[in-house]
Amino acid sequence: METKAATTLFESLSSGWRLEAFRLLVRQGPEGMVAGDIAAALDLPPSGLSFHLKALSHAGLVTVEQEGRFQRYRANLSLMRDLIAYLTEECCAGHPERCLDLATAPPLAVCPPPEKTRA
Amino acid sequence: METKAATTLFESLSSGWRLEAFRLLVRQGPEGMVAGDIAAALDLPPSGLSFHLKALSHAGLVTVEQEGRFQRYRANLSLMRDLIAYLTEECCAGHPERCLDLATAPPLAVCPPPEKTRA
DNA sequence: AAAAGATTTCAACAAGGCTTGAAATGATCC
DNA sequence: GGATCATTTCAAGCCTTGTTGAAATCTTTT
Repeated sequence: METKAATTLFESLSSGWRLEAFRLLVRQGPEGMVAGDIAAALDLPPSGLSFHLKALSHAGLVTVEQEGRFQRYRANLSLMRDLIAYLTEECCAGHPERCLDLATAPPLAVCPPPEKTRA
Repeated sequence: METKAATTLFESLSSGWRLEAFRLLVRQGPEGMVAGDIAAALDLPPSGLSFHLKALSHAGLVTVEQEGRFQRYRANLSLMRDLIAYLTEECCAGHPERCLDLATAPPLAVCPPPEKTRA
């Protein structure tokens, strides 16, 4: 991922409405959610929601699919994974030992704790 | 990390100058860099750099330490780790199987493959 | 084809961010 | 103390973003 793409993603997530909408879609999983329901859940006027969803979809963080007269939105988890990868790389560039600190930290401790690299 | 804090961090990283400055500081490691050198490296007028560094330090992504008549800036990697943790959690909320995809992806594959997901 | 529903687009305005250069601050050196 | 250097602050102007409500678009229903 290039720097430009990263800033676009960060910009997308820098709005409270957009971050909330994305989190909501992540929680909904593959089922996604139609625009009206998102607007209701967020208590945001439809035109306002549309504005923010457009930004998210332009950045690629959400996908849209027409479903009858509804628009179904889904979170694009693979792009989010790419973003996490980018951040992880930026965090330890030239300093591998920092990566290890990262790997042993709680949030990423989905794998058993290494025996040696205790910080 | 709360949503509000996350949006502040995303906003900090949504500017090309700020993301570049942060990446530069990450690459510099614990040594950090003084303001003048950052400005020179980024080819950005001093007052402009100061504006962006202020945003980064306000968000907590960088720290400042006075050193003689210089200001030495350093990247705050632990906050970045927290941000990565936040994103990772948001990505798999209610969908643990997505977390595993995440954990086995290249950037996070610093630890041996899990046999059973520990909480 | 008309009506009703879901969503987007548009225009207008308010508000905040970015850039630039000059002035101010704070620290060192002589 | 005065000069010099590094950096920040300030103000002005510009540009972009966010909000709102009304109108437009597109789809289904009857």
